[in-house]
Amino acid sequence: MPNDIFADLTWRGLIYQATDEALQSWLNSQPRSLYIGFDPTADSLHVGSMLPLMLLRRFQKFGHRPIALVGGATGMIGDPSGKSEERQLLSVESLRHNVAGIERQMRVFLDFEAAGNPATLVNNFTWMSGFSYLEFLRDIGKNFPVNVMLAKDSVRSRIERADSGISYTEFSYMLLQAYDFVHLFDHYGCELQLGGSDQWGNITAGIDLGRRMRSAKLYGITCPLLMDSEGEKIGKTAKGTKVWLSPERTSPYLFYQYWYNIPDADVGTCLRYLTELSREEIESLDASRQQDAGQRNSQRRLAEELTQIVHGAAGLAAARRASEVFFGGEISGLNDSQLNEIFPDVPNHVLQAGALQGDGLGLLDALVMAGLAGSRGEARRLVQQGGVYVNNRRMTDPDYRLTSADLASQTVVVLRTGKKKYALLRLASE
RNA sequence: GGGGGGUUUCCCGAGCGGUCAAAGGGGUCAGACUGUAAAUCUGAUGGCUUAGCCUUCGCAGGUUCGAAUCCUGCACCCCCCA
Repeated sequence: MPNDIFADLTWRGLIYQATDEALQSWLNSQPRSLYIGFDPTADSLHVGSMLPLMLLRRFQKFGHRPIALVGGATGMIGDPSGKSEERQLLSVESLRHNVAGIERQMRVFLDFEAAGNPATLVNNFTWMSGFSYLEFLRDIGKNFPVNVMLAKDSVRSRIERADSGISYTEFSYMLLQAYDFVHLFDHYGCELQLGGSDQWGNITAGIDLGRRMRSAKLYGITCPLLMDSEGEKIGKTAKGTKVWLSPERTSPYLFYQYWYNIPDADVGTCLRYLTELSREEIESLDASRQQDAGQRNSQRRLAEELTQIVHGAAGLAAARRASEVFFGGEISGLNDSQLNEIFPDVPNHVLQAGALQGDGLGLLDALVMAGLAGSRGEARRLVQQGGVYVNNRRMTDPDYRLTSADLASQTVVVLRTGKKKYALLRLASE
């Protein structure tokens, strides 16, 4: 039923540059194979990779054949695009580890069993590693005029700067990526490459190479980079840590919260770029946001959609339950297993079995043990300033002693400082 | 090689021999407001058994009743002249 992928991408604002006027009709005339490359710089993808992943997913839903290329070979070299400095090379071993982790996550976004147009996953190490240096120079390098290479933004910006420069290795990067495209054309009939706007130079290099070596007509599209209204890349928390797709690195709760807290100015872009919501729904969210931004329907919808895709229904449910408790009232009437599920990634400290008996445990000491305060003095200040909560109930007495009456469940006391910094005290069983 | 300046609590930076745990700014933390926002405002920001005590001002000594402030030596940094 859906057929015009190009029109869909256009209204979402996902077309930044395209190599050919006729791309729209070319795409609509029959299913095509297309690819996007991913850098294996870590063993998990992060939020920054969601945009290209969703692009592949969109193409697949519109009946095309997506190919996800993991750069096991190119990752060894380092793409100079968008980088101001020479990159640190990754070891072969860590690359292999990273590629494996990334492959696993791709399966969440793409359907590799789809009848007719299954997604394909390739690793350019499988064909690149076989090349000899001489072969590569004769067959591939011969087709690259250095003056053209020097004119590419990614290279020029590095050469023109007196303080950076570029190594021969990184300079050669575009040859590898260009050859990937030709290889995929040969083996998978792939005629279209997509990428972020910083990939334009690499994509056109591949198109040129395809023409020279195979007389093929190849296509390229770039999409905008996912930036916030301040011009910063989206996908980092206030603390500057990346938001990852793997639940081990970023829990579903934190992932959900990240999107829930996207500023009004950016949420519309995120909905268009990252979700599969229909145009009607997104525009009605725009309207509701204009009317009453405080409702945050857009943010909620965004967080739900993305958490659902990345962490599944169970992950979304857990994130929502946790959010309700974290930002709700007093915590009571829960049992241990419920609390464990709600606070999976909250640090916890185990108390000795009898710690809450008799006189109990001083609140200040408890805060220090739990890691919520660096010293008793700091803990005291927090309490005096009204920033300490036990089971979400504010405590104002620095001399308060926790006893078994303060347990939120069988064995757990929930401590909190500030708005949302939690820690658990867990009573050891005998 | 010669001359001069510097090293302060997370960062920058002020600091008369006593009244300096050390101005001010930034950052951070907490509170109020709010939409789990932005902006704004308020408070806190070495440790402790917290109206008191203890340990900090490059390092090691010394002078003094008393030193971040004076003297000596050491380490590192910067500038000027060769």
